[in-house]
Amino acid sequence: MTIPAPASGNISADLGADPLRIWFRVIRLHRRAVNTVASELKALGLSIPQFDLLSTLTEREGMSQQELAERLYVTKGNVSGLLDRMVEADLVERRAIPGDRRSNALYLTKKGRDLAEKGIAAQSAYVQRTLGSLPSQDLADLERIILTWRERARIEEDATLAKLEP
Amino acid sequence: MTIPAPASGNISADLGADPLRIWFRVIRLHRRAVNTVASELKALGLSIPQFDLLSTLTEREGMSQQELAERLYVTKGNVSGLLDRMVEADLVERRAIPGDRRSNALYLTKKGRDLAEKGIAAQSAYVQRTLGSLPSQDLADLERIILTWRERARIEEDATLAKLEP
DNA sequence: GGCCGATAGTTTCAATATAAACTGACTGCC
DNA sequence: GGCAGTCAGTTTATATTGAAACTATCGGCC
Repeated sequence: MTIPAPASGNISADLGADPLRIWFRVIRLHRRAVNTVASELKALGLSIPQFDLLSTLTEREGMSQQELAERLYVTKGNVSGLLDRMVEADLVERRAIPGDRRSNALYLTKKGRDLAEKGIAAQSAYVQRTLGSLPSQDLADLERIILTWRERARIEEDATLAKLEP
Repeated sequence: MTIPAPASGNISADLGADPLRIWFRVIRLHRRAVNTVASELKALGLSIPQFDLLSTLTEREGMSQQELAERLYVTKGNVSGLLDRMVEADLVERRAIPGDRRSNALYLTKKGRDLAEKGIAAQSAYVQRTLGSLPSQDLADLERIILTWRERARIEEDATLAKLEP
């Protein structure tokens, strides 16, 4: 083990684990990684929102705009406008549903599917070159810590929503 | 030590450390945390970009719009419009610099400083309640892994930029 | 003194985003 | 059958963002 043990009885502040500093590190790393992936996607002619939409549809075509909005964590108005541009660019199709004239079933065009696959490959390759080069023990630790963190974040999210939207 | 040792000789795929799965977990956790903080800031009347601008100015007032743009990783045109609205809302002041009529020195108003402090306190409290509740050993491990990850991300960023902007 | 390149900021255009109002269609219930 | 409430999607208004063109100013150099 190469992890230095912090002094258990510390006189000054514990410099080894300031949560706020780590939070900022995560924020900056996220921004760095997203920007790098975005510039690769841009070379394919895709923006991040467009890629997110395409890759979500790749998992299961035929979903409604409402469901897509929920999966992407954006508003349905946002999806409506985003889809307008992507239909115009011949990446996605809005198909009518026989039983329900309110909703659309969304399908990828061939062009959309091809671009989605290239984008997914680019993203996977980037992640493999960066996160994938870490020791497997670190990856296992990271995932475990992230999952613990997520639990706390879920609790706080519920508490915040309950307080702000009573 | 509570870290379970993974089997060293595995027959099937190593399900314990798929980098792409961990990457998606980080993306979703980041979105979750940012959204929660954003909803608390919104209760103060601040958006995320506005809060970022205010908290950056809190660290050192008097900087130029150009420097602010670099610190926030946004374009100077972006800062220009964002500042227009925040000056209008009486959160920030553009002051002339005696020696240079090109640039402005940016200062917080009292209202801006008060709001910034409340926002910073809200963010710190959120991070303490979530990330701060993890065992200190996990925090130390997390920071070490993040720093390693960052190194790989930096290398890839440089390579990507060199390839796309020759 | 005056020109050239660099610098600071603004403006413009298009994309992305939320929130909220609105339209049309479906569903349950009486 | 018909109305109330819900649901899917669009529209509108505003904010945020990048990219690129534009304006004004500064600095150095001849």
